[in-house]
Amino acid sequence: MADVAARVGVSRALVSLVFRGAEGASQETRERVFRAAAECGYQPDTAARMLRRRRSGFLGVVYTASDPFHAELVEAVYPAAEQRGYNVVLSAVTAARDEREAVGDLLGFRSEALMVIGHRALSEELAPLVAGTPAVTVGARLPGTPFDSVRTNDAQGVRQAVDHLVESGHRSIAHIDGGSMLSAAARRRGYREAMRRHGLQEEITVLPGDYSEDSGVRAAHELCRRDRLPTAVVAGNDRCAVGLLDSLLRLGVDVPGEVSVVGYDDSQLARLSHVDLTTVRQDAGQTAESAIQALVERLDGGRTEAKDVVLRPELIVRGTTGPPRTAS
Amino acid sequence: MADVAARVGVSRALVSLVFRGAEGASQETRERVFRAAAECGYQPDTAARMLRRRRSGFLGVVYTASDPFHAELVEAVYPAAEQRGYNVVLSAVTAARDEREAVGDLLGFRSEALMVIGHRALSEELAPLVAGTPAVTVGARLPGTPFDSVRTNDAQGVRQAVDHLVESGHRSIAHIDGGSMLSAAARRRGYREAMRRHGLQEEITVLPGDYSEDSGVRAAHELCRRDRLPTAVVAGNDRCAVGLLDSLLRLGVDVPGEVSVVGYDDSQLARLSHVDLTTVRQDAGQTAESAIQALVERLDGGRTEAKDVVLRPELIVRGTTGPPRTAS
DNA sequence: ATGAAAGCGCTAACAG
DNA sequence: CTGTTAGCGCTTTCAT
Repeated sequence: MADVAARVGVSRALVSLVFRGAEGASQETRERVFRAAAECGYQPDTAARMLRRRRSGFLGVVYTASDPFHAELVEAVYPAAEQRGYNVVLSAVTAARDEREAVGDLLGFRSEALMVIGHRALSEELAPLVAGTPAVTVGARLPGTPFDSVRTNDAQGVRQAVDHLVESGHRSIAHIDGGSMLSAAARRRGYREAMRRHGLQEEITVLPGDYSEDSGVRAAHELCRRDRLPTAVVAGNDRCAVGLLDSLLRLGVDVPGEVSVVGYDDSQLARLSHVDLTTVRQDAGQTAESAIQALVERLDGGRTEAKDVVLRPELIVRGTTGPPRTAS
Repeated sequence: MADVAARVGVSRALVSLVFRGAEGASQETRERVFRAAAECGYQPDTAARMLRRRRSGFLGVVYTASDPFHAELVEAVYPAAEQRGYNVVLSAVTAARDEREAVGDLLGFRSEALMVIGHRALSEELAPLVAGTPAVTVGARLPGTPFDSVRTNDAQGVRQAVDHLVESGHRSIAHIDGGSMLSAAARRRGYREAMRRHGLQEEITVLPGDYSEDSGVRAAHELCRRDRLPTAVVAGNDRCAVGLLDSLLRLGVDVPGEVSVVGYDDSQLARLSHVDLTTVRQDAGQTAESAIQALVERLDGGRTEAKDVVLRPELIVRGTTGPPRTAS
């Protein structure tokens, strides 16, 4: 920086001023400064800047590298933060790097607030570490902590799926659940409630699953062994639905002619043209937006009470659902 | 930090010393310092530390958030860097954030070297920006730049696939290419060369594609319209292979009985239990390791000439390949 | 519109 | 083993 200042023949303070776009420099000086900076490859030092400013302007984001939905959130988080005058610092949780390390890094960077995506998010063990830093968990709420949370109403999502099927004329609707997986309970509950609300409690059928393709495959075989197939199946997630679809196809069951199938997540999988799966989407853009919003409200708006944002999922109707062959 | 020092009743220098694990503090002091730090939630300020040390210890990684293979690399990059005494800083390229911004951030953090994953990696336009910082591009080489590169030999990968099929007794082997997509040319070339080497130039059949499932679907229909099906197909990538598989299934063609199918990438898709696709893997772990290694060689080893690492892909044989029904 | 000087939180070199 | 001191690159008053 001293270098740039010398080149232009001004003080370092002026160069600083130009670089952060503050007032107090003539148009001409500005240009000369930028030109000189380009020439000697100068770029402001973020560390020095934040040290002096006593603010980092960073929003730390903890996410799981291998999770595609987390990637979608990361994608959406940048514009949301920039729009509010903050910068994003990423910290990945990997097989070899736990949440504690990821959060530690972010805190070392003096992130002003933390957005933690993922289900073991900010376990109690971590809470004291974060003390004093606003944080929001995405995907789950952590009762007993002072953190904000943003999540999607899974029960409602499944309800929408069931409603859609019932409206198409289905009555015999089964559910493959996610066992003890995160949010599987909520989805199962949504299914049960929706069936009851339509007076179909007699038709409730929950098959065991675990969100894997294999569980979809197993469910397909289980269903085919029975006297009669249900006319529709709501799978616990897309992966399970895809396994189910593939097996039905191999077993000669027409979809959606004989059986309609609904997934959950609207993952890449569901969008594949040959899969074309009807599914339930949690809006990554909206989720990221709400999470960043919550942090900024604490940072700039002075909010102190915890906040729990519950988002509405959206049913995406594609090609795997239709009226039952023998509409009642 | 002053706070911690006061609590323990020592100087700030001593606290610093304890925190970076340097010699010169008694075991007892160490413990007291750590305890006091935990009590008042102290954690060293990374920015201040690197400012003073005049080294950041950061290796900057630019990757595309939405690309699953990039995610695998990110996953592998952490241990590779830590093992060599460096820390990783991530910077994502997204729909709303280009490579220039991503690299700029990393440079602002004073990353000591850059690893850029992705195909438009470090375009000439970016090169001057990076001047002076060691950099490695992953997935492609940029001739005319001083950067190192790490990539996989795609032609060799396809060659392995063809060899495997020929060894199983196939002679009529078609290829669905990736059109103008990255590395499609190399894969196509590998196919042609391998066929020729086996004296099968008469059997060379290249169907147009573009790495999408749709192109696999189209290829399936195209093949079925012909007089006779090939006994094997090497798809340009896994997505294309999956589209192909699904269509063949719907058209009543048995895989691998009538037609064997090979993909490319060993993506999640290929590993799905019901897909179980024979494919070619580029080893993310090895790639990340080589890239980090290249950077550290420049940083600590004083290497200055550019280096181009070409990795060997690996054929993963799964369930979609087998001997042709009428082995010759 | 521009410059001088102080200091952010930390570490390194040296003195005790 | 422990304390003192200076200063990293930047921003921010406060003068000019």
